[in-house]
Amino acid sequence: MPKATIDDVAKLAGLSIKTVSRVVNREPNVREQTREKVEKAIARLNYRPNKAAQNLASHHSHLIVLIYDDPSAYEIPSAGFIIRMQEGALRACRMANYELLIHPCRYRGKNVVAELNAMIEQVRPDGIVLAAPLSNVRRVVQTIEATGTPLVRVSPGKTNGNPLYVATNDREISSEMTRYLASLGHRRIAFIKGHPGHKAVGSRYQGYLDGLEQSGLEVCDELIAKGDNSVRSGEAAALELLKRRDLPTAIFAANDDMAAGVMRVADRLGIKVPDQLSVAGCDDIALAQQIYPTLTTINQPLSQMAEAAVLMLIESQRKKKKPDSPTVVPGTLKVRESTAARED
Amino acid sequence: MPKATIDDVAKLAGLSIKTVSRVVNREPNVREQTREKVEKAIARLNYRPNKAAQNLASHHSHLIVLIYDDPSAYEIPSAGFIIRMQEGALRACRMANYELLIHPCRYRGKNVVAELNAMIEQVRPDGIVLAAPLSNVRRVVQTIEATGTPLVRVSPGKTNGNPLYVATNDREISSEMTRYLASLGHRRIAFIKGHPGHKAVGSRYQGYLDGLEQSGLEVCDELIAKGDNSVRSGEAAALELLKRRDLPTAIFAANDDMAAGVMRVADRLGIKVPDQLSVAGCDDIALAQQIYPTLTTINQPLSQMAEAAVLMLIESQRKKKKPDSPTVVPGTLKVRESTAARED
DNA sequence: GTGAAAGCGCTAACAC
DNA sequence: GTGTTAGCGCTTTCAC
Repeated sequence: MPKATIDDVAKLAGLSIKTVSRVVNREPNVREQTREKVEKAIARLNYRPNKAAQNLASHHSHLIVLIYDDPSAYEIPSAGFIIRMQEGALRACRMANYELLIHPCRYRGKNVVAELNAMIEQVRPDGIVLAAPLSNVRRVVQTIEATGTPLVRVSPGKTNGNPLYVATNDREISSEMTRYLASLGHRRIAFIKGHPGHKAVGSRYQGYLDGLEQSGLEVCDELIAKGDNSVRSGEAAALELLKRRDLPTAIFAANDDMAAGVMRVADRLGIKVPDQLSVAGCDDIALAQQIYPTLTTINQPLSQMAEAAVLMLIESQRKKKKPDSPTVVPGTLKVRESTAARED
Repeated sequence: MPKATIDDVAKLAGLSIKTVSRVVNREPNVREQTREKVEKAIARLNYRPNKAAQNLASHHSHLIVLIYDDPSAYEIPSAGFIIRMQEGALRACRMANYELLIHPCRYRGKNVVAELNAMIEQVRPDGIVLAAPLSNVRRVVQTIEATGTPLVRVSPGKTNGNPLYVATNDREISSEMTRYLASLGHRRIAFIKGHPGHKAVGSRYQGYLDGLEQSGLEVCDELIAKGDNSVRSGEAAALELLKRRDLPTAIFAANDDMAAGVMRVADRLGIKVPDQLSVAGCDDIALAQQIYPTLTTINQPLSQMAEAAVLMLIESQRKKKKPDSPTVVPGTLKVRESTAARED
């Protein structure tokens, strides 16, 4: 059967195509009775509006593009992050009857700009969601903005006053984790900083400091180690921290990979987690539930952030106005097995 | 600046829009000289064809949909699989100037059929790539086929004589792994079968049997254990195998998760891998490179399979004929640290 | 080799 | 509330 068109529906319903269009697009000014007639005809013909025609006529593509850093084949941890963002973005798209296009992008490399421009001009998406860390890459942000395509950034470092972004409460939730550790009786709570270039990770350190203060604990330089977000650097940092005469009883790492490194080292040194040492991470990557003991960590609401970003885009298009305030999706503590009350 | 249209280009080049269209679509019957004129105009105006208009007029959406099993939030191992498939599909799409839409799909659940139909009729993709295990779900396959959309299945179990699929050489490569282990001097090579419902896993067992035979080794029922693809089942199987009076010196598991389970048990029992026991897996998931010692395994060419699938779709559309033979993308042995020559 | 005209199936702007 | 009329920017068909 050849696909039914809007004309077929109009004819069958004995109405004009405009009225059918109104019903299809849920526009106002249609009598209930008329609407029903149209809907019956639509059902009978199994009619679906032709997207290409809609797009052409309406100057909207009903497409949202999700752009993220291209994980070159084997970059392991990113897979989970990406899938979760996609999941959220897809959820929002489905609700609003948009489609999601994914566009991994290698931002190192000379022709990012040309490639992005080509994609945008071909696809003409109604909006773009730019995930961290790309949301912090100037060249990428500017290229997209230059096309005039509505852009929402996820977890941008500096906001430049632009409210079109969604973020999480890294600092606050990290302070909460610190307070949680303190509430377990820990007094010597160490922190492993992450890669200095990574902004969220800086906020986490701030949160750690806040948390100490709020718990009435003093900052102790000896308890602060530097990492670079890798498992290996977590191991190195742990080795250093666990050599102190006055051992920490809890270690809070700025990400899960480093926390995993800590657990590995503790195991090698015969230090029992969580009995002798509590370990906490951040991100809630898949590994957090796979290792033993399972890792207490902070859930990054990636899926909800992506969802919120897409919704911002779609909402602002509907209302034809830009959102005037950023969205903050709070993270949550995931208390698992790697943390326990301090032993005496 | 308002976007340039094909008319603008035609006007600037002093030619008809049809000629411009010919150049844009690389059609024949254009004088070299004319082509150059057009290309110059295109460059000057920075013209890009409007996809929506192209789609509407040509009845092609230039969209490929990749459908896979929806990994509900935290289903860990699938993330890597999905990302790799996406990667391959995207590569092919980019080359051919198509866009990729992703569509995770929960095939359990009453309204899969309706949902799939809605998506297909709305989007009207030019082709669909259906990834395993969905490529084996009758209801899903039939629903898609009923819409008339060209479909290529990835790793389908039974082929039903339909050549529109791409697969890998599970059986052959598994026999290669077995021969490799034999070549290291192993004589007692155990095998852990995977989930019985999973077809690839059955082929792997066949390959194991082939490999034994080709190496002049006898099949020994005592050396064959059953798992269900989970880490836990790998542990159980290993425990059983390693209790035999006559220990195996190598264990080949039908997937990496089970192999990881074997390594965990070996560690607990104080059996050194690979010195006292060689362990091999299958799939080359991220974990294979994260555990210690790193796991010898078989790389599943997911990315290349997805790429091949998309190319089949696009090719057959161009030539307006269905491909008449399936594509087989061979897997490859990844020899890492978990296997070594048998100790005496 | 090149071009003119007729749509593709819808939405927008406005009339009624 | 509902209908009419123009396009949207291309591809297709067919004439030249």
